[in-house]
Amino acid sequence: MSRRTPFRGALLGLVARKPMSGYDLAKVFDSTLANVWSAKHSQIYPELASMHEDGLLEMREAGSRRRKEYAITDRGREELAHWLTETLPTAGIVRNDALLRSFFLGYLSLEDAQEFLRRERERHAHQLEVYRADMASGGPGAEDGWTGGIPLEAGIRYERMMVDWAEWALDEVARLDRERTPAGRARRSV
Amino acid sequence: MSRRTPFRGALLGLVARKPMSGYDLAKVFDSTLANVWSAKHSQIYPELASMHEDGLLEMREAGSRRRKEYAITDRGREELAHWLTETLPTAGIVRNDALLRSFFLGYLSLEDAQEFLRRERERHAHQLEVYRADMASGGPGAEDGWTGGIPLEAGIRYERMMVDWAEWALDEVARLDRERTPAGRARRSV
DNA sequence: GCCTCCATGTAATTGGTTACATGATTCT
DNA sequence: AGAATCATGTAACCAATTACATGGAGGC
Repeated sequence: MSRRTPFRGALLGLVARKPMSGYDLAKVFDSTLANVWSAKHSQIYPELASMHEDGLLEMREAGSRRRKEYAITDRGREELAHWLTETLPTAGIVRNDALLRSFFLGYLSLEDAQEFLRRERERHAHQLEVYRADMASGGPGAEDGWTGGIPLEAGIRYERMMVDWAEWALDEVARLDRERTPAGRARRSV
Repeated sequence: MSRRTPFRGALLGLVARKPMSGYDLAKVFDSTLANVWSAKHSQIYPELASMHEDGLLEMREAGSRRRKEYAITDRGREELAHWLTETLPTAGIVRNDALLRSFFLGYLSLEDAQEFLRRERERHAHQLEVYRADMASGGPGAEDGWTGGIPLEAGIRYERMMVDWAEWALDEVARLDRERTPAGRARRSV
């Protein structure tokens, strides 16, 4: 019985679309999948070898430059379907540094809190533009089982939501500050 | 020079509010912070000891049951302010199993894809209710620098957004399916 | 007396990143 | 000739989870 991880699921899903090398896969993890599931080549190469051993992938040496292309096998397809339909997604966002910090904005001066939130707003606004550009430039087609437009839409909605949240939070910290010091301003962080 | 990690930031921010034991902190990481930054007691206890050594926390044995309470020191407050104002948040969502799977919905039958999305919708709708209940029951006050209402609002907006996205995606997979098979139905997963 | 909750720790293992190491091909 | 890119791999390290281990206090 082979391991069943989201990482393996991602590799299976990607090579199911078309045969790819570890190098190709590394680029996908670093671009398209970057905000969903990231992986470095140093993790990818050994995993491909182990999945090949497990009979989930077949391998052929391609081109020059000792490139190795992996394609999915029937066992691999079964495994992919099993992962998608028979297992529940593992827990979601468990590490969000920016949101963690937002618990502690009250330790900052109003100015520092606002600076933090403005930076967040800009960061998300920028990422929103990146996603919108992806979508505009044809966007990900739905060939070969690849429904990349569906998570991309989630990305767009997420960034838009965070921009709105940051706007709201800017009002909120100002409101909290007025409540805290009815007289007015001027205190330092922490 | 001591390590500067979000985990340490979280511990500092929490004990800055009020002195807490490792046990108390573990509960906070497991409830309030669960969807933002999680940590187990086995990670917390050694880190508290190391932060105590670094002079960021002071410790007193409290109550019976060999309970140890940690409070923030001035050095600790400096460190907290530094983390919040001088460092940029580390990269956001990099592991989202559910969204990863949504890249591969095209490998499933329409029925299986819809089942997946309906489950996602329910999962997020449920979490939305949990957050709304938190908010309704007084919600997190803003005492002692604790601005828990601000990330809670993000949580509510996030879950609402994901519910809407799942609804949209249900339409989208149906649309893609119609395009793919103008005639009609009936194909198996993968 | 037994169960549950409070409370703290260490050890083993896993998943993942960073750093190290090498070589081929193409472009300028 | 040299730089950039393609291409693959291993080793060392770190963060975090799971499992192991123990003990006290209070309620039933």
